[in-house]
Amino acid sequence: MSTNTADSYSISELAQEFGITTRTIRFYEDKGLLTPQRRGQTRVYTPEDRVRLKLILRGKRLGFSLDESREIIDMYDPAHGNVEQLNRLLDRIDAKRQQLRQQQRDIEKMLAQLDDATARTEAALKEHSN
Amino acid sequence: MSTNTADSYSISELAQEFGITTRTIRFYEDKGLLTPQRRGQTRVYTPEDRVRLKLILRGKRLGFSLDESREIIDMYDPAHGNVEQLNRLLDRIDAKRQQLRQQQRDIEKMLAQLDDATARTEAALKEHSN
DNA sequence: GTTGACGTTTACGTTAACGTAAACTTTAAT
DNA sequence: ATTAAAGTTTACGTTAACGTAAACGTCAAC
Repeated sequence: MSTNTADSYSISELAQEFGITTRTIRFYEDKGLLTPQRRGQTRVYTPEDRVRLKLILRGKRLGFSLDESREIIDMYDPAHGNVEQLNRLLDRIDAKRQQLRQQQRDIEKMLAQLDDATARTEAALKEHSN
Repeated sequence: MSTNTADSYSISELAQEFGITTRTIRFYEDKGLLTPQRRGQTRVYTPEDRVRLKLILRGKRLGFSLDESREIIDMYDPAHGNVEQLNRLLDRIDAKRQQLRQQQRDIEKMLAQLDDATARTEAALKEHSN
């Protein structure tokens, strides 16, 4: 467990903090989403690893696949060389933006729908008090 | 195909309109999300069926499972009898609202991240013009 | 020195959401 | 009549994202 110096985490610390299993974290590593260091055989996670994990889980809440989350995370680091690649990156970023905007609209509509459902249900409840 | 009187649709009409396969539509029926009528052996979809399909796909874009989408769709119809059930329904509706609000926050953060990514990428591009 | 908590690898199992294909029927058009 | 297009059922296949279990190592504590 080691004293949490706040610049390294064990796998179970992260698992507990985010409410997931260690299996899940190792799975993400298998898929290349995390690449922790090793102290001997044991995985050691940096704050950057933790941030990546956070981003993965955020993507998950939005219904993204691990591949999509990986793509988004990689977008933040334009270490990709030539001009053409950078332009394609800009396009992919824009595409994701469009997708998120669509999701925003979908959420708005669904929230309105829920308001409607609440109203109807409360109406049904008032019926019962008669 | 039949003349589209706008009050009934064939399975392939719906498939084409929403960019999915007929297999998918039949699968949703298998899962109890759609219950079209039959003209002989052939499925005939009403505008209400079409709306349900639309809601399913909206849920899908938000990362919902079919079970979740079914739940949300069913929320709109409080045909459920007693007071206790109605109160539980109100709770479930509220829970969904919370979830959608969380998604809104996630989207905001991710959009900010994308803006950041765009800025960085454009900066990297300007580097190339030197 | 053994127990228990935590870590590791390897591997098979499971569920959701369809894809794909076969084998057949019905309807529309040539 | 014979295609061609669209429909049907049945059933096996596939992928993603883990769950579950076995079998083992390590190390601090009693």
